[in-house]
Amino acid sequence: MNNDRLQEASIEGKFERILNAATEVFAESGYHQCPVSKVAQRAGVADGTIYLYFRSKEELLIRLLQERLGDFIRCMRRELSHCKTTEASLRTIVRTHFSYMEKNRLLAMVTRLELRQPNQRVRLAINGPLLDYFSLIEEVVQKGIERKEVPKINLRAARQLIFGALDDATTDWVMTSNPQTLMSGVEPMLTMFKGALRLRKPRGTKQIIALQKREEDGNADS
Amino acid sequence: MNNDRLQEASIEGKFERILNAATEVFAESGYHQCPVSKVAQRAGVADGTIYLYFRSKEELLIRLLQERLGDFIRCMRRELSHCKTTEASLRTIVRTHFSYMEKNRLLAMVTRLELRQPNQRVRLAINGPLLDYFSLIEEVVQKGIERKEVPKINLRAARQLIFGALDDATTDWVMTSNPQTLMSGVEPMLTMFKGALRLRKPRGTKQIIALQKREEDGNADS
Amino acid sequence: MNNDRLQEASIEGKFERILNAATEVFAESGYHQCPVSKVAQRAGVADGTIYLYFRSKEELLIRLLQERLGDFIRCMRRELSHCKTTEASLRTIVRTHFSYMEKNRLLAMVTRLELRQPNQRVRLAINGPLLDYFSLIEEVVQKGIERKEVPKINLRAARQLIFGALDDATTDWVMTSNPQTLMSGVEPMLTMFKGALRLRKPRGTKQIIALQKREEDGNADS
Amino acid sequence: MNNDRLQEASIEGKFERILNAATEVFAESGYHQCPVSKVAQRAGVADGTIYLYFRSKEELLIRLLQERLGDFIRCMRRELSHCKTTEASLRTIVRTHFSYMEKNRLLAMVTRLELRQPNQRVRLAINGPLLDYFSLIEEVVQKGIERKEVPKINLRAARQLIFGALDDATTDWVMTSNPQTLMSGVEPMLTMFKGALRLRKPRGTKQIIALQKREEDGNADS
DNA sequence: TATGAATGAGCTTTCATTCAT
DNA sequence: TATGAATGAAAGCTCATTCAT
Repeated sequence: MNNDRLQEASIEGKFERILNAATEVFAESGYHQCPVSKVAQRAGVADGTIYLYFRSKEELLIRLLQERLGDFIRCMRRELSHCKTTEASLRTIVRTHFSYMEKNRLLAMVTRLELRQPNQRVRLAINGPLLDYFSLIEEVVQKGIERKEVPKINLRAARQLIFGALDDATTDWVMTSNPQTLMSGVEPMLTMFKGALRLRKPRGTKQIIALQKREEDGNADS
Repeated sequence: MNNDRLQEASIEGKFERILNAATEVFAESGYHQCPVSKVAQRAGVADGTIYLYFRSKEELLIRLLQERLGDFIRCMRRELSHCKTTEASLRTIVRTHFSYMEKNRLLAMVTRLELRQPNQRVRLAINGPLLDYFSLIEEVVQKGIERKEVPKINLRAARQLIFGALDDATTDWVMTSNPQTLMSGVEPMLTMFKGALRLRKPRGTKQIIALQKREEDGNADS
Repeated sequence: MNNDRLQEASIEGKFERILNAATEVFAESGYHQCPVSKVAQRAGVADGTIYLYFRSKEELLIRLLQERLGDFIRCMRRELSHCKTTEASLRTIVRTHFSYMEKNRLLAMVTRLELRQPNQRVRLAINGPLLDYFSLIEEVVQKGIERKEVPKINLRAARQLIFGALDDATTDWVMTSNPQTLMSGVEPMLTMFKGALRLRKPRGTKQIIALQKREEDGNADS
Repeated sequence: MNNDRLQEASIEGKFERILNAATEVFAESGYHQCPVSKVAQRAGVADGTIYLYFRSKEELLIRLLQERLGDFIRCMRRELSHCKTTEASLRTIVRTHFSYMEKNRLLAMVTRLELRQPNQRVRLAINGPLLDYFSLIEEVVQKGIERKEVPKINLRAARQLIFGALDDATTDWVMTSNPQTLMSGVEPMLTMFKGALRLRKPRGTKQIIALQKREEDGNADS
């Protein structure tokens, strides 16, 4: 009867409470090391209660990842919808990825661990949101190619580079418990992405060429 | 009682045999899903025998990762020692990473899963080889900067980009069971790396052009 | 929330509804395999409601058996009260046993399973009706002996034979899901019972022959 | 560590020890009421050891019934093979059934409880031995008919009568904890069986014809 | 009365590890 | 060294029962 926690958390529904508790304890010690009873304790509910909301421990993990990743992808898509240029889109991807993970450190930890689940069912269940994210990235590159801002390149390789880099940067940040500096990596990462994609400014006026020049100068030494 | 395996494998020491068996079965279903008895069976030894060579299941995982990653890093270092230019080094990193993983698909699968171990002890133990690899990458970039082939950029971000991209490409390849095409991704990836690092040819015109040419020939069939 | 069932059944009291539901689900999968919640669902009531009518799951089983067996024995006693001769009584026992079980297949299934409860309390509780039935059978035999229709034999053994045979025939019928043929076994069984008891016609010639004829007519369509 | 029991029992193999322990505790409180740990304790082994010999608790029950019933049926068949007449066969059935159950009171208790398992898998698994027993009984009756010792009667009904009566007598004996008197019921039961089957002596001497005549008079008008 | 979410004791089963041989 | 039967702690999960509404 953890009364403190009961009090503090009972405004949320049990479902959310269990999901949050699971995020915490899975982040701490990993899905496999963590008995259901620990999740229950953290959530301030009885062991059996978890099974009123989730069919099994595995389903708890799946729902956790689906809910959280789904939210992340929705957020990412919303932000991207405002972007007019490929550069803006890339910046949004990097910025949103980093800021979201920074705000949801526990989620970052869980995904880092559990996205690589060997378990078939878990992997299939996460594939949806993950492939959505991959599509989002590839679309940005594809549009860049259509707009002639980016030369024709291998979409999949580009996506691997972008996602891999963001993921590894997040992993680094999570592991080194460097608790405020993910966002500071936005510009360096963005600059490298632009270089990797050989991004050029969309055709148009001289203005833009000038602007482009300035930008390159500005980024060159960051 | 697997006599075939016993015969076929008994030239190697028990130690190696167990390590190989563990690589196989951990790759198939993951460290946690895999009972020690399955490793023993695959290795053609008794369950108890494993504990003559490894203190615990965890130590088996640690040694496995240390040995295999160590070998990989040694191999990478050896290859890199021949490279004169940053481009050659980058090409060597991509090519060696991909070819090594392609030749050691099981290792690729195990690392993919277990490099993200939440377990403190395991993580500490594999940090060594992993940081070695990171250093190797960062050195290449650092030298590029010193040689003015690469503008001054954030070393850590560059390393995250390179390692993250290679790792994610490998993950993709492992997951999609696309069994022969990792190496085909070398050039697209390399091109993007060069763009990301804004790699420019080393100063000195003819000499260097000649040198560069030679290197490219040398790497083409390695 | 099974509205159909709620409507259809709400004329009966909750008590009867729960008892009927329990008969159904216990018959399907047995008392132990069957959670209380399944009874509740079938009865169209909440889990908790069951505990307003029955102290425990065990008491539910006890009451179920007591009520149903009680009704069966009352029915049997009523039918027997009309019988003048031992043969008529035996025929009534076989016919009533089979026809009652045929009409209450679910009850037959439950008793088949749960009459053998190892649980002390349950057994004591159902002993009442069961012993009543045994007495009924033994009385018929005893009267036969008194009337000289039956030689002096061991009452208990006779009862075991009669009850055991009827019970096993019913079990057979229940198990083989042969849904209409229990009644067809009346005459063969009766013939054997008469042989086993060495039943002979009561003394008194004409009178009795007439009486006997009437009885047979009376039973023929019952 | 129950050393007494360990000592006393360790001559037998673990398999037999577990089977015996299971027979005891299942007899006491029934399969469902009885945790595996109780079987283990009684057998003087660890809980986990049971799973080295049996895949599951259910398989333990199945094997138990199969082994024990199988032995009983083999014993019955052996005894029957010496019988020349139907009467001898019937007497052997009754005597063997009673004496075997009397010597294996625990088995009698377990079968009484668990032969009526609602569980599909268990039932299917027991069906083999049980149907064997039924066949044995029906064969005896069939041969009696062929030898003209028994009039043409319904085989199945005869078998239900014989098995049902023996089973119920055994149940009675088990329940009333009347620990020495099962065998005393052999003759009364046999007499009834002979009557039920209208058994007549095999053709032969006058004596027998006379005897047979008397018997027929008794039964003739039933 | 009636509800059904919540409880938590208790179950079956797994498996890393030990140790007598 | 090598074995593998035995261990027993610990896990996931079920479900009879309670109680605030």
